[in-house]
Amino acid sequence: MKIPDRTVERVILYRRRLRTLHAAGQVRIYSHELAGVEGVTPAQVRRDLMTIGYTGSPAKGYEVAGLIAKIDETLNPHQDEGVVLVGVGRLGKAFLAYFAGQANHLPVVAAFDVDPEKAGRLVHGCRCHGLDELETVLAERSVRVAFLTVPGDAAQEVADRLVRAGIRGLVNLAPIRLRVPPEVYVEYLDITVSLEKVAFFARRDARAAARSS
Amino acid sequence: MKIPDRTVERVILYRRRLRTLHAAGQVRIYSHELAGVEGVTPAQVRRDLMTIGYTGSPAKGYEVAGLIAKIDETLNPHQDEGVVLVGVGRLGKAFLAYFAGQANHLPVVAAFDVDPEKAGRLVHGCRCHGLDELETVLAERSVRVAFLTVPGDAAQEVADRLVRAGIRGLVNLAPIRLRVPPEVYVEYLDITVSLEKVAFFARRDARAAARSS
DNA sequence: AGATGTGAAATTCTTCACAGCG
DNA sequence: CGCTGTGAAGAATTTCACATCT
Repeated sequence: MKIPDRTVERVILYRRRLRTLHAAGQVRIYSHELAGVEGVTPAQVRRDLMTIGYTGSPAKGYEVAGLIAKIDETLNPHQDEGVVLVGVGRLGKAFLAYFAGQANHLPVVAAFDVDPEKAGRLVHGCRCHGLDELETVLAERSVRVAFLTVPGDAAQEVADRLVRAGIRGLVNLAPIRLRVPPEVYVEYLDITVSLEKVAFFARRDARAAARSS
Repeated sequence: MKIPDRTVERVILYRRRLRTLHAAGQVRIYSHELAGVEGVTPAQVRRDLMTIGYTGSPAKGYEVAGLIAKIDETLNPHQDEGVVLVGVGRLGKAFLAYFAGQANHLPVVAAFDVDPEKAGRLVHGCRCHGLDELETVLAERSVRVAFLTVPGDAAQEVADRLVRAGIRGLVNLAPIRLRVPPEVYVEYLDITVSLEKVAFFARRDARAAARSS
């Protein structure tokens, strides 16, 4: 059962929306409603839900709670999975603050920074370690995903260490492409690339189509 | 002459790499070299360069300087284009600091925040205004692109104002999909979505394939 | 009537493979 | 040769359109 990249992205968006609707008491939803708020087509929603194997009914649409549960079990079969963040600079701190503000099911369980000054401190509720403790801490907790917010010239080196320490997925904020083994998945959030891309499309055609990331 | 989204992303990456190489004195480059460092195939590189209309020579490859110039004229025909940032919270400040550190050809010419306390201040070299001045400042300078780093519950409202004030492209960091007219291009940098996506792909197949954003 | 589920078409994007040139 | 440029094939993704159900 293989789920394409794009579908995973959209399904995550659906879930976020569904949680809000569920909290607001909505019980059922039609594909065109979900499509409307998320900026995709109803056919796309139906195809996506078909891909993850969820079935609604023509009369009633999809059950909000059931769909959330289905997405959860499809996307997050593991419980209590944690992530780490490496690079407690301005950007890293901003993200720690952001994550601290929401009860995520992917909590940041530890942060690391080269600056030994930061070791031992709590940054927005997250324990900060020196980079030298990286392997030790990762060996204790089984963490598969890391958030990389170090400067560009340190990113490759840190990524290598993370991969050696067993990390299998990276969210890379540094403005470089990482060389990693094929079994490691990397998601690039490249701010300047995004900015330049938007600057390009802001003139000319300008389609409403919009990708998540 | 229409350039697909994905191609634009990659071409921006090529340019960044080419600038480094150019600064290091490299004069020519083959598709497979460029492909290697950016994690794409040589055929992809050639196709992309064909798309933007740049031609190399089988014997010598591509001229680094000439290719940079071609990309510049393709992607940034306008000179002195500036962007604004809205939302000078932790995340906004982090980005302002990041942008201040590099001589970009897309300088952040102004920042805005609801907090009137911040108005008038310089944040990492960028003038900060109250949100109420948004229309005035945008009317003075012709800015087409905005960086949106406000909390999710304010994002739609701010986006509406930005669009009304003439903004045609948005980089949205808030965790919601924006409703904008079709002529406005939005790029979403959704951190939690990225994280959850990586967490999903970190197990199972785990292809090396990696997208920029 | 108005939804879903889904083959099949359409579209978009990537890779192949090879002619041709220096 | 080894590389570029590119038609054509191949893959992946999205959309259409309609049978079907209530």
